[in-house]
Amino acid sequence: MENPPMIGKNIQKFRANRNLTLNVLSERSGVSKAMLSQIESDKVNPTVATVWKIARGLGVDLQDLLNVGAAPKRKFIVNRSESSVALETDDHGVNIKVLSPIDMVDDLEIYLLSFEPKSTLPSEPHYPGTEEYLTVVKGSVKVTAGGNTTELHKGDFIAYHCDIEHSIANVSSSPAIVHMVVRFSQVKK
Amino acid sequence: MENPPMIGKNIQKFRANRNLTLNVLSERSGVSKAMLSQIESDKVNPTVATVWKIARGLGVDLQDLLNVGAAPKRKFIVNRSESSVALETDDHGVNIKVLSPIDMVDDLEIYLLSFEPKSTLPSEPHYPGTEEYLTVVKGSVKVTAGGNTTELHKGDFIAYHCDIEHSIANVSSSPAIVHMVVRFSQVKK
DNA sequence: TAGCTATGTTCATTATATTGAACTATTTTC
DNA sequence: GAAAATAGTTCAATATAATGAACATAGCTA
Repeated sequence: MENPPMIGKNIQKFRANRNLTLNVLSERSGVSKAMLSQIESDKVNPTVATVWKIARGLGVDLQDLLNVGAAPKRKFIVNRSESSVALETDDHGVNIKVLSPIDMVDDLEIYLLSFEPKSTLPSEPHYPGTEEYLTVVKGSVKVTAGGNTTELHKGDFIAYHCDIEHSIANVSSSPAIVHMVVRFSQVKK
Repeated sequence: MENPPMIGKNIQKFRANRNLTLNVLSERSGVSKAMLSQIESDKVNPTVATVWKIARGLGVDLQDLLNVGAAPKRKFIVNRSESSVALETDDHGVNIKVLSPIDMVDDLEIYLLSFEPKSTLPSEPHYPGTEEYLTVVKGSVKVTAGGNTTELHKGDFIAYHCDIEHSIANVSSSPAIVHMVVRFSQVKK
């Protein structure tokens, strides 16, 4: 988004889809009819509180009215197994393969982790609000995050906040593979 | 969210994480230092344009500053393999297992797909902007989305927009397993 | 046609978001 | 220690978001 969002047409579209009149939406939202008209024609820069009221009156989420410049470009990105590079192979015996291209999406990263027997992947706290979603593809691992610890086996899934110290460990004597999705609550620079 | 978002503390947190002063952020964003101070202490109801400028100055997305009540406190969700139910097992020979709890996050869903030999999973177009991220865990599949088609093998990864007709097919004579992440561009109702 | 109702738009006023400058508080430097 | 610099907070002035009422522009009804 290069310019401030022009949410006028967006709001108008939502209102049209619900067959609501300005008067009705005004009553439901608590925003004056005049204001609604001006906002829809992008004559004013509404307050977030006002837009929130409108979203409430429309029964949608605030985000829905603001995501105007959301990327409409279609994607078809293939990352072949043989072409994907190992990000790092640290001395802990853990191989990290980046599945998602760097700038594919700005708040989502997908990895495939290969754990050798008795290997551990410790992690520093990520950005606040960051979450990780793990799926055990092969073997079993022990996940620790903020005092909580559990052991996962093949096919198990776990979601946890990782803005605190956390680690993934393969305590067994056979290799393990884990699919990992990292979700940032905020866009990376 | 029951009340209009109080984005003050949120902005302050982002600024603190970057070690930015009010003056610096003021220069970067074009919003006066006084305004920034008042916004951070929730003394005013800023304009969306103003918040957008701040987001720009912080290098984050507008959504990131507004998702105040969106924080899901859950920190450690485990979904055991034996306890997770199969969402549907259609006659096409495809088993869909939901890995992510329904309301874990509002714009992310994670599945594990099991394809029997010669099975296909066709899909209707999802919401506009929806994307899918596939990782082939076992076997190989053929992915089609909006005219594009490619064949993926074990360890391959693909990202594509799925707000159009798309399908995943196992054309081989051996079973296949695919890890799927669905990302919605807008919050679901 | 005229009248009537319902739509969305503009007008004048009020409320308040936004600003630059002055102010206070805290840290740094000598 | 005081002076200087840098942090964030309030202040008075201005720009503008937000409002209710008047206005316009249709579509109906008879």
